[in-house]
Amino acid sequence: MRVSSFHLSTLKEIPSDAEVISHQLMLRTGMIRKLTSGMYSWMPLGLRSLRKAENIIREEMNKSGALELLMPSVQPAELWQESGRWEQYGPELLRLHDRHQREFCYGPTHEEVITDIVRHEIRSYKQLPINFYQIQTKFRDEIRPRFGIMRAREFIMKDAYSFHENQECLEKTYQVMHDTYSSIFTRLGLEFRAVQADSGAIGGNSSHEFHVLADSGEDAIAFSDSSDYAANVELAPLHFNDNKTKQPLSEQEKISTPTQKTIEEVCTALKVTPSMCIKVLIVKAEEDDVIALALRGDHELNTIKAEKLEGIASPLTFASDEEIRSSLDITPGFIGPMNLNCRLIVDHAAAVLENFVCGANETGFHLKNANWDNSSTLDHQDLREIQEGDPSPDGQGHIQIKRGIEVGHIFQLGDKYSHALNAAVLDKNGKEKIVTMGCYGIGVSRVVAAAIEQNYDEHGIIWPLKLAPFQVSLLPINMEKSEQVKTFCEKLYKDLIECGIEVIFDDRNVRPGQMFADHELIGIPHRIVVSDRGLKAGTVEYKSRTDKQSQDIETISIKDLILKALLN
RNA sequence: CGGGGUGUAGCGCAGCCUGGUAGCGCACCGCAAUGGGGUUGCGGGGGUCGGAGGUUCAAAUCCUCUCACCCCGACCA
Repeated sequence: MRVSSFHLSTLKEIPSDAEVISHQLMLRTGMIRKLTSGMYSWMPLGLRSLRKAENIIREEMNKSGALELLMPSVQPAELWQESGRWEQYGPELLRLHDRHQREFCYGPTHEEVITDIVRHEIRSYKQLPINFYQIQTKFRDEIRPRFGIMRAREFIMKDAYSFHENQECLEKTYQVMHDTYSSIFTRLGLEFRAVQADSGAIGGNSSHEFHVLADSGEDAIAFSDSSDYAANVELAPLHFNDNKTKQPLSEQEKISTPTQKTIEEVCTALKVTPSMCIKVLIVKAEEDDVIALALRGDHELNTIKAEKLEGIASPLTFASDEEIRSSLDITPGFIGPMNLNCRLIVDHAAAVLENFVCGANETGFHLKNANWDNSSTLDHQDLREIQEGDPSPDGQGHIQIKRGIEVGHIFQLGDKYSHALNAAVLDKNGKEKIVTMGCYGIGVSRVVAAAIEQNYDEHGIIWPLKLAPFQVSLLPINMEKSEQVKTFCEKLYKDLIECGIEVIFDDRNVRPGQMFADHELIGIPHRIVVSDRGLKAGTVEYKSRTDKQSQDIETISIKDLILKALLN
């Protein structure tokens, strides 16, 4: 490709509404352009990378035995009513009408449609297992689209759905998809981890998310430092551990703390650490009531864990100051776990604390050296979020926390959809049997953004080789003036193309500095610079841009150049 | 949805408080010089100032309504 005819359109300045690095770089390189909130056009440069991601995913899916098909993006409401999701899905589902006022939605996912296909197509257990997939545009009307392509409303997804006679068969395919996803992200050149994920209300035995590791990731992942345990912090459990300090219990004191309301203020005033304090959070109960949650001062409540506990309103809602006053007759800031006039749930770690500091349930006072009256009768649960340094839930090693971008999610669905839509086959005995399903998604457009989040420097993108829009930049110095440079470049350009190398030839009449800056910004992994100076010596210049360390410029002979290009 | 913010040329912004008929940088077009890290000089083109209504002799600027976009949203006990 010649730059003169490629519409290379780079920006020197960062568009003001781009917060994250991938969004900034995708706009500055001209990979994408925004149409409206959460919706982007893929420009020719960006589309090249997007297609590369798609093709690798497609190849690996095909290798796994999955079959590609393509379903409509617009779906009739009837199917969604049948599965019950027309009511459940909420405003994230974009609903539309046709000219006859018939209801439709723009597909955010395709369980209903694929299950409808399968219930018509698949009649016998002999046709199972089968795994269908597609690569297609989805629309989810996110409350707050942000971060450009990372959390867009319209995006490209690879979604696969497998069908099985039984759970055992599902588990086999699930493992195949787990392996396939690992191959895909490895081939894409991304640093990733498969982590245990919330299997949620849908049920099923297992669910894994695939995360690309990047500091800007929206999810936090807990890793063990000495086993392969990895889980989203949202669900990493903490087990009860009765490791009391066995210190002698001290005499409880009531201390005046007229202005100290926060843990930080109380700690400063009483000269204690947050880990010696207990804080009490008041949340709404399912009934018209409140529930108190007690945690150590240095621990954070995990809302997902709390929501799952019986009696607590879902979604988790904190009581307002007024509600706390009216139901408990206590001023927020001085709440403690002792003698509370409501149900109390204590986190495991708080339940084993001794001689702790907490609110006195009396305005202006805290207790020091407080102790549970009878710790064995406490209702203690796993309430808190796992932290760096905590013991790993699998019992091996300690937890480290890294940030990740969720690019894939695999799921054992069970029979939720096949049951609702009555997708059944005849088994060996001629008996009708509801099929069991798995589903497997990859955010294709998000993969491209995540690759940038993981691979960039101050000059721009550093593409993994397999995602780069072009492999080689061919940059002539002063080609307008030098017939020799021009002739050489034109020939080299043709030769590289003949070798099957994707080369972008900067034939614009611009100064070298601008060429270097542009090609670094768009992240081309190999750069060849051709000048009179070098040609005189029979050499050209080569520089790679394949990792974050700055690479030395090499002077290489023209023969070696072609070899070098071919090797990559 | 609640809170905050911003809409002025393709992009980044100034002008608004104190009304007087729109400006800067990048990008774009032309000419020239330059020719190994977004070079320089000269000359250009492009904006009904998000929209509607109002106040006024006069509105980007003041008032009302509206639309769009962006940011934040238990972390306190």
